[in-house]
Amino acid sequence: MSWTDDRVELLKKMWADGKSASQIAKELGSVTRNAVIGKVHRLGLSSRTADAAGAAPKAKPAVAEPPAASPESAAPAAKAAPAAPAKPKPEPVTPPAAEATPEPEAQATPAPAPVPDPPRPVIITGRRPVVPAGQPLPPQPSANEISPEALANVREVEKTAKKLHLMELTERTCKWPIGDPATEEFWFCGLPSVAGKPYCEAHVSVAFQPMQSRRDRRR
DNA sequence: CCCTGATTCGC
DNA sequence: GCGAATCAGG
Repeated sequence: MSWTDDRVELLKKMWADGKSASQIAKELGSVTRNAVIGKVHRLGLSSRTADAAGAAPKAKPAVAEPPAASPESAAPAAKAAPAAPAKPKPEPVTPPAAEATPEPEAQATPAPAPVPDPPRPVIITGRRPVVPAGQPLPPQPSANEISPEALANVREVEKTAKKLHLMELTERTCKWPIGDPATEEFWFCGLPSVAGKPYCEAHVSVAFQPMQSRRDRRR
Protein backbone atom coordinates (compact mmCIF):
# COMPACT_ATOMS: atom_id res chain seq x y z
CA MET A 1 0.00 0.00 0.00
CA SER A 2 1.15 3.54 -0.54
CA TRP A 3 0.68 7.00 0.83
CA THR A 4 -2.78 7.84 -0.31
CA ASP A 5 -4.26 11.18 0.63
CA ASP A 6 -6.31 9.35 3.18
CA ARG A 7 -3.40 7.72 4.87
CA VAL A 8 -1.37 10.89 4.81
CA GLU A 9 -4.27 12.60 6.45
CA LEU A 10 -4.38 10.03 9.19
CA LEU A 11 -0.66 10.26 9.58
CA LYS A 12 -0.81 14.00 10.06
CA LYS A 13 -3.64 13.65 12.48
CA MET A 14 -1.98 11.06 14.63
CA TRP A 15 1.39 12.74 14.49
CA ALA A 16 -0.24 15.91 15.72
CA ASP A 17 -1.94 13.91 18.41
CA GLY A 18 1.44 12.95 19.68
CA LYS A 19 1.32 9.35 18.67
CA SER A 20 4.69 7.75 18.18
CA ALA A 21 5.87 6.64 14.79
CA SER A 22 5.49 3.00 15.68
CA GLN A 23 1.99 3.49 16.98
CA ILE A 24 1.03 5.27 13.83
CA ALA A 25 2.60 2.55 11.75
CA LYS A 26 0.54 -0.07 13.52
CA GLU A 27 -2.68 1.83 13.09
CA LEU A 28 -2.11 2.55 9.46
CA GLY A 29 -0.91 -0.90 8.72
CA SER A 30 1.29 -2.01 5.84
CA VAL A 31 4.02 0.37 6.88
CA THR A 32 6.87 0.31 9.31
CA ARG A 33 7.69 3.01 11.75
CA ASN A 34 10.64 3.88 9.55
CA ALA A 35 8.28 4.54 6.71
CA VAL A 36 6.22 6.73 8.95
CA ILE A 37 9.18 8.70 10.14
CA GLY A 38 10.46 9.08 6.63
CA LYS A 39 7.12 10.35 5.49
CA VAL A 40 6.82 12.67 8.41
CA HIS A 41 10.07 14.28 7.47
CA ARG A 42 9.27 14.50 3.82
CA LEU A 43 6.05 16.17 4.68
CA GLY A 44 8.05 18.64 6.64
CA LEU A 45 6.01 18.08 9.74
CA SER A 46 8.59 17.08 12.21
CA SER A 47 9.16 19.22 15.26
CA ARG A 48 5.66 18.33 16.37
CA THR A 49 5.02 21.64 18.08
CA ALA A 50 2.79 21.41 21.08
CA ASP A 51 -0.04 23.22 19.40
CA ALA A 52 -2.90 20.93 18.69
CA ALA A 53 -6.11 22.66 17.75
CA GLY A 54 -6.86 23.61 14.22
CA ALA A 55 -4.47 26.26 13.01
CA ALA A 56 -1.79 25.20 10.61
CA PRO A 57 1.47 25.34 12.49
CA LYS A 58 4.42 26.50 10.50
CA ALA A 59 7.48 26.86 12.57
CA LYS A 60 10.28 25.23 10.70
CA PRO A 61 13.81 25.87 11.80
CA ALA A 62 16.09 25.48 8.84
CA VAL A 63 14.59 24.26 5.60
CA ALA A 64 12.13 26.41 3.78
CA GLU A 65 8.54 25.38 4.13
CA PRO A 66 6.53 25.95 0.99
CA PRO A 67 2.95 26.02 2.28
CA ALA A 68 1.96 24.00 -0.73
CA ALA A 69 -0.19 26.66 -2.25
CA SER A 70 -3.56 25.21 -3.03
CA PRO A 71 -5.91 26.40 -5.74
CA GLU A 72 -8.09 28.21 -3.32
CA SER A 73 -6.34 31.20 -1.95
CA ALA A 74 -8.59 32.72 0.61
CA ALA A 75 -11.08 29.95 0.98
CA PRO A 76 -12.85 30.54 4.27
CA ALA A 77 -13.16 28.16 7.11
CA ALA A 78 -15.44 25.63 5.48
CA LYS A 79 -12.70 23.07 5.56
CA ALA A 80 -13.52 19.41 5.49
CA ALA A 81 -14.91 18.92 8.94
CA PRO A 82 -15.98 15.34 9.59
CA ALA A 83 -19.37 14.73 11.07
CA ALA A 84 -17.80 14.86 14.47
CA PRO A 85 -20.72 15.83 16.69
CA ALA A 86 -18.97 17.53 19.47
CA LYS A 87 -15.70 17.26 21.22
CA PRO A 88 -15.41 19.71 24.05
CA LYS A 89 -12.39 17.68 25.00
CA PRO A 90 -12.86 17.74 28.72
CA GLU A 91 -11.27 15.03 30.70
CA PRO A 92 -13.49 12.07 30.02
CA VAL A 93 -12.18 10.52 33.12
CA THR A 94 -14.11 11.28 36.20
CA PRO A 95 -13.86 8.53 38.71
CA PRO A 96 -16.56 8.18 41.26
CA ALA A 97 -15.97 10.73 43.92
CA ALA A 98 -13.89 9.37 46.68
CA GLU A 99 -15.10 10.68 49.97
CA ALA A 100 -12.34 11.53 52.31
CA THR A 101 -12.26 8.39 54.32
CA PRO A 102 -8.99 8.54 56.18
CA GLU A 103 -8.33 4.93 55.41
CA PRO A 104 -4.90 3.92 56.66
CA GLU A 105 -3.96 2.97 53.15
CA ALA A 106 -1.36 0.32 53.17
CA GLN A 107 0.68 0.45 50.02
CA ALA A 108 0.25 -2.56 47.84
CA THR A 109 1.76 -5.45 49.63
CA PRO A 110 3.82 -7.56 47.30
CA ALA A 111 3.91 -9.79 50.32
CA PRO A 112 3.58 -13.58 50.45
CA ALA A 113 0.26 -14.69 49.18
CA PRO A 114 -0.51 -13.43 45.73
CA VAL A 115 -3.50 -11.21 46.04
CA PRO A 116 -6.40 -13.40 45.04
CA ASP A 117 -8.17 -10.28 44.11
CA PRO A 118 -9.81 -9.86 40.75
CA PRO A 119 -8.08 -6.95 39.08
CA ARG A 120 -11.30 -5.29 38.25
CA PRO A 121 -10.72 -2.12 36.33
CA VAL A 122 -13.06 0.65 37.18
CA ILE A 123 -14.65 1.78 34.00
CA ILE A 124 -14.74 5.42 34.64
CA THR A 125 -17.07 7.42 32.55
CA GLY A 126 -17.94 11.03 32.75
CA ARG A 127 -21.58 10.26 33.03
CA ARG A 128 -23.81 8.47 35.39
CA PRO A 129 -23.75 4.72 35.62
CA VAL A 130 -25.77 4.68 32.49
CA VAL A 131 -24.78 1.61 30.59
CA PRO A 132 -25.95 1.24 27.04
CA ALA A 133 -27.65 -2.06 26.52
CA GLY A 134 -25.39 -4.92 25.73
CA GLN A 135 -22.48 -3.80 27.82
CA PRO A 136 -20.99 -6.52 29.96
CA LEU A 137 -21.88 -4.73 33.09
CA PRO A 138 -18.99 -2.47 34.00
CA PRO A 139 -17.77 -3.19 37.46
CA GLN A 140 -18.28 -0.31 39.79
CA PRO A 141 -16.16 -1.31 42.73
CA SER A 142 -16.53 2.23 43.96
CA ALA A 143 -13.52 4.13 45.00
CA ASN A 144 -14.26 3.81 48.64
CA GLU A 145 -11.59 1.18 48.86
CA ILE A 146 -8.96 3.20 47.12
CA SER A 147 -7.04 5.99 48.69
CA PRO A 148 -7.82 9.45 47.38
CA GLU A 149 -4.15 10.01 46.75
CA ALA A 150 -3.91 6.92 44.62
CA LEU A 151 -6.93 7.94 42.66
CA ALA A 152 -5.61 11.42 42.14
CA ASN A 153 -2.35 9.97 40.98
CA VAL A 154 -4.09 7.67 38.56
CA ARG A 155 -6.02 10.55 37.12
CA GLU A 156 -2.79 12.42 36.70
CA VAL A 157 -1.07 9.52 35.04
CA GLU A 158 -3.96 8.92 32.73
CA LYS A 159 -3.39 12.31 31.23
CA THR A 160 -0.23 10.89 29.75
CA ALA A 161 -1.80 7.64 28.65
CA LYS A 162 -0.71 6.41 25.28
CA LYS A 163 -4.31 5.90 24.34
CA LEU A 164 -3.75 2.64 22.60
CA HIS A 165 -6.36 0.59 20.86
CA LEU A 166 -6.92 -3.05 21.58
CA MET A 167 -4.70 -4.27 18.81
CA GLU A 168 -1.82 -2.09 19.87
CA LEU A 169 -1.49 -3.58 23.30
CA THR A 170 1.53 -5.72 23.89
CA GLU A 171 3.03 -7.77 26.65
CA ARG A 172 4.42 -4.66 28.18
CA THR A 173 1.78 -2.02 27.76
CA CYS A 174 -0.75 -1.19 30.42
CA LYS A 175 -4.12 -2.68 29.53
CA TRP A 176 -6.17 -0.51 31.80
CA PRO A 177 -9.25 0.73 29.97
CA ILE A 178 -10.00 4.40 30.08
CA GLY A 179 -13.24 6.01 29.11
CA ASP A 180 -16.55 4.65 28.00
CA PRO A 181 -16.36 1.64 25.70
CA ALA A 182 -19.66 2.69 24.21
CA THR A 183 -18.20 5.88 22.86
CA GLU A 184 -15.20 7.08 20.91
CA GLU A 185 -13.72 8.29 24.14
CA PHE A 186 -12.25 4.94 24.87
CA TRP A 187 -8.76 3.60 24.86
CA PHE A 188 -6.24 1.72 26.88
CA CYS A 189 -3.65 3.31 29.07
CA GLY A 190 -0.71 1.92 27.15
CA LEU A 191 2.01 3.15 29.46
CA PRO A 192 4.79 0.72 30.30
CA SER A 193 3.38 -2.08 32.38
CA VAL A 194 4.97 -3.44 35.47
CA ALA A 195 6.88 -6.60 34.67
CA GLY A 196 4.55 -9.53 34.94
CA LYS A 197 1.51 -7.38 35.54
CA PRO A 198 -1.03 -6.25 33.00
CA TYR A 199 -1.00 -2.68 34.19
CA CYS A 200 1.33 0.21 34.68
CA GLU A 201 2.53 1.28 38.08
CA ALA A 202 -0.34 3.61 38.76
CA HIS A 203 -3.02 1.21 37.68
CA VAL A 204 -1.51 -1.72 39.46
CA SER A 205 -1.87 0.29 42.62
CA VAL A 206 -5.58 0.57 42.23
CA ALA A 207 -6.18 -2.79 40.64
CA PHE A 208 -4.40 -4.91 43.19
CA GLN A 209 -5.37 -4.04 46.70
CA PRO A 210 -4.03 -5.49 49.83
CA MET A 211 -6.54 -7.85 51.34
CA GLN A 212 -6.42 -5.87 54.49
CA SER A 213 -8.19 -2.90 53.02
CA ARG A 214 -10.91 -5.09 51.69
CA ARG A 215 -11.54 -6.57 55.06
CA ASP A 216 -14.25 -5.07 57.18
CA ARG A 217 -15.58 -3.16 54.28
CA ARG A 218 -19.16 -2.59 55.16
CA ARG A 219 -21.93 -2.51 52.66
C1' DC B 1 16.33 -4.72 26.47
C1' DC B 2 12.52 -1.86 25.49
C1' DC B 3 11.48 2.18 23.11
C1' DT B 4 12.03 7.08 20.75
C1' DG B 5 12.99 10.11 16.42
C1' DA B 6 16.79 11.45 12.78
C1' DT B 7 19.58 10.53 8.79
C1' DT B 8 21.42 8.36 4.98
C1' DC B 9 21.17 6.53 0.54
C1' DG B 10 20.10 2.78 -2.92
C1' DC B 11 16.09 2.01 -5.16
C1' DG C 1 9.22 9.77 -3.19
C1' DC C 2 10.08 5.74 -0.58
C1' DG C 3 11.72 3.17 3.42
C1' DA C 4 15.44 -0.29 5.38
C1' DA C 5 19.43 0.29 7.67
C1' DT C 6 21.63 2.78 10.62
C1' DC C 7 22.55 6.20 14.05
C1' DA C 8 21.84 8.48 18.47
C1' DG C 9 19.70 8.71 22.21
C1' DG C 10 16.08 7.73 26.79
